[in-house]
Amino acid sequence: MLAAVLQIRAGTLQVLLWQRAQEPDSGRWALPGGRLGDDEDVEASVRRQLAEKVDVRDVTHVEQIAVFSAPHRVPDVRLVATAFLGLVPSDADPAVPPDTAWHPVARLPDTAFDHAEIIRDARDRLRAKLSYTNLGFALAPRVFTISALRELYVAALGHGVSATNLQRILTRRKLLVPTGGTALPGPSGGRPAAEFRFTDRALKVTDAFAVLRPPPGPGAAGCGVGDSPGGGTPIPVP
Amino acid sequence: MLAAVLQIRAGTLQVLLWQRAQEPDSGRWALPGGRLGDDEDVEASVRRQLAEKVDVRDVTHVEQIAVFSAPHRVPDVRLVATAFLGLVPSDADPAVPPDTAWHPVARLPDTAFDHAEIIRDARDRLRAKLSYTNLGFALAPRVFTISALRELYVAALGHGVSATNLQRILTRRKLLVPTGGTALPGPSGGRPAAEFRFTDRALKVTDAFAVLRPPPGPGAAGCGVGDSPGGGTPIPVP
DNA sequence: TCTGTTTTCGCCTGTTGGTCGAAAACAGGT
DNA sequence: ACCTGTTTTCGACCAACAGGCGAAAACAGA
Repeated sequence: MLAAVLQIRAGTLQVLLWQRAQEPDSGRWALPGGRLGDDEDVEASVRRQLAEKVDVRDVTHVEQIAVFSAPHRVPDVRLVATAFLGLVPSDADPAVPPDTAWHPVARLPDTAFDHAEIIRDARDRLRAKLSYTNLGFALAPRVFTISALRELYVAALGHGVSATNLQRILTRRKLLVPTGGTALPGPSGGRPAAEFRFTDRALKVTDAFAVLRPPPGPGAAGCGVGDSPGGGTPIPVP
Repeated sequence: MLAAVLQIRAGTLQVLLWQRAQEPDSGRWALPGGRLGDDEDVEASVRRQLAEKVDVRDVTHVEQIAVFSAPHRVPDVRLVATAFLGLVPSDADPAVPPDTAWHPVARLPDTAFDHAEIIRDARDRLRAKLSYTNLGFALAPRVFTISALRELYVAALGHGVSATNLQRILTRRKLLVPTGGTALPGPSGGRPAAEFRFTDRALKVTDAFAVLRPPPGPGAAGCGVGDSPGGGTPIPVP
């Protein structure tokens, strides 16, 4: 059970790490985690482990990344880890224990074991899902301006993003709605920005990202194991 | 370690199941699997387990689905399973042990434990990845006609697919190339179909499925942890 | 009132997915 | 040989969407 908790801090994608005090890999930075309890599943376990490091209420999204199980990924003992991605919105600043700190994903310190690889996978998962889900909600405050959201996307994706395009895509997908309010202009003036929020604060996959989709049938979909998800012709009868 | 091995058989998506002879859940059908060995990672372990059920050379793709860890998913013992998706091309017909058989995913028999849920997740993963990867290569024979490939997609996706559209999408993405040869016409005549094959027989994600993609910079990409994957402006300097 | 700044909106463009129908290429029967 | 039925292939058309650009809107400060 390991968690790569990511947050945009100071315009940079950062990960919460913990400095080991004991061998092996003493002094190196590791992901927070722990062992699976008897009466919990892996996700509950991760949330419990994280509660010791950060305020759980700040963690807006948790999802499995993969199992890491190379025979000697940790010296001396056989340890299989289920890795998770956790996200914290940019306006939260949870108190962390003295041995833990945030580090930019782009410039990691000496990391323990295979944790650098796990962090890379978590970052890649985040980047991919920003494209075809509403996962931005987990990085952003409840309400925000398009410029602020754009900076979050830039930090997470690692490349420039057009504010115009970002707004259009998210609103066309009905993921974004204006609150009606406006933010105060900056110290150098400028038109006050409109405030927005995400419509849902739970993961939702954009339906139209799938290619070869079924024709848009007029609703009426059962939900058995073999059914097609989005209506459409169940199968052309021969 | 559990594997949902899927194959299109007789125009239907089927899964390889194994009938339990012992309690618990005796008589019910279960996914093949086993325990992780000391000198292998989970993927190697799954391939080893599968070797007892089917010829490994027939398995064209294996990938992790998720960890299933509900406390009492298996009665009496605490068992955490890493679930896998395995794919077998439609032209293979591996010999299977007497207690195992293929079953249509749409009409499962009585399944053991939480295996029905795992099969559903595996099926959904396959369906999703058919959209934005070349994963079709794992379901299809080495060479095939568009009509044959269309039938595979129909069976896997559970809804109709246009042959024209399928061909255009796959060729535009450079996933499909004509072999030059043609197949024999059917008994009722008809124009002989051109034969095709997949360019790669390893998983490749379509690069352009990502939205908010970076501007197409003229190549030159480093590969550090913080780098952007596809070239493009690393970040607009403030 | 004028200038500089930031946001917002509309317009244009190229690409892609989806559909349809005509043309091509075969087998079999007359 | 010719016609019919069948299957495949290809081109044309349409709609939706991502991406980019510049003008207009709305503010602060001089």
